Amino acid sequence: MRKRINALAEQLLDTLEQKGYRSTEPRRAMAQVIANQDKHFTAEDLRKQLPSLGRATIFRSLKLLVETGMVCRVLLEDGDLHYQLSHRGHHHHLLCVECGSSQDLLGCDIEDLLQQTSARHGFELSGHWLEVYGRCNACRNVEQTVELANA
Amino acid sequence: MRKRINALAEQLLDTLEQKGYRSTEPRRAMAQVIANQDKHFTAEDLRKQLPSLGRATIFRSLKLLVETGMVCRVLLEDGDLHYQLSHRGHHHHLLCVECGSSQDLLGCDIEDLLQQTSARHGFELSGHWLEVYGRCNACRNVEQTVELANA
DNA sequence: AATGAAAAGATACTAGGTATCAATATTCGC
DNA sequence: GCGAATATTGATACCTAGTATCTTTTCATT
Repeated sequence: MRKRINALAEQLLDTLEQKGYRSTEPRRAMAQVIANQDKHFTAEDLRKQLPSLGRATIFRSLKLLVETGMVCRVLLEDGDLHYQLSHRGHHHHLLCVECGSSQDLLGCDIEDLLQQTSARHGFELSGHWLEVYGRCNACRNVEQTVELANA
Repeated sequence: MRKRINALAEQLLDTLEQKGYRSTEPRRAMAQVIANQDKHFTAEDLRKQLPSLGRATIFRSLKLLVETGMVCRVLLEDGDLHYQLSHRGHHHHLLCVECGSSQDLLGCDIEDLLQQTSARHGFELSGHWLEVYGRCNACRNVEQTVELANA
């Protein structure tokens, strides 16, 4: 019996099927768990939430999801690579170092800027990797509230 | 007997000493090898060139050099982390995907741009990681020469 | 239901890095 | 220059993240 899963999970599976990959029971379970993550995660995080799945299966399906663009890798400040749900297409993240949440960076003309700067160095740009670290609005507000409470 | 090493290696060791770390024979050997690398490298690369040093020693000294800012980590396009000589201070690299060379990215106002964009998202920026990939001048010229030769 | 391909799971393996600890170098005070 | 105190080393075991291999299971098709 096919478990009921949410719309986002359904979307992950649909995309896999569009690329010719089967929507199996383990993949449905994984899609559901990934759809429920509210921040970046590791393969190990998924494994704890899916103890019945084999380790290799998790890595394999994760890889598929990255290849099909549904999940992306994010670089943490310390150099660790984690995964997170992707909102498709090339984009950058604002990673909150406090709560681990991430927002997509919109309205950033970095590509143009890099293009120009690279050209000045005689460099033919083909790609780039950018992560931005800081504190999100919510975490800043929490701190402010605490400060007020202590005042 | 203290081996003679070049000026750049000497500088690495001096910096370590300024931070209170000893300039030992293994570290002198490592500094010399690192000073001779012309592109990014891995701990394993160093180990091949320094077979007499213990593995842990290489990792430990590499870590020290990163902490003191003499060596930095660079993120390759595939997510691998390598090391390279650092030219001190925060800066970004133009990494040539063909020959592995890297240039420092100068005259790039990305900090300001990120600051502004983050602020629009209610995000308090504290840091970022940027790597730029492409082909350096030399590699582009080689290709052009080959094309002309074949024409 | 039979079959062939895809996927799963177990397992062993690899790479990159850290922890532990006894043995060795190095520095410092004399 | 000598010895004690301390930093560093190397060996080893360990850890995490990921891949390779191979047999069994599941899936979709007929």
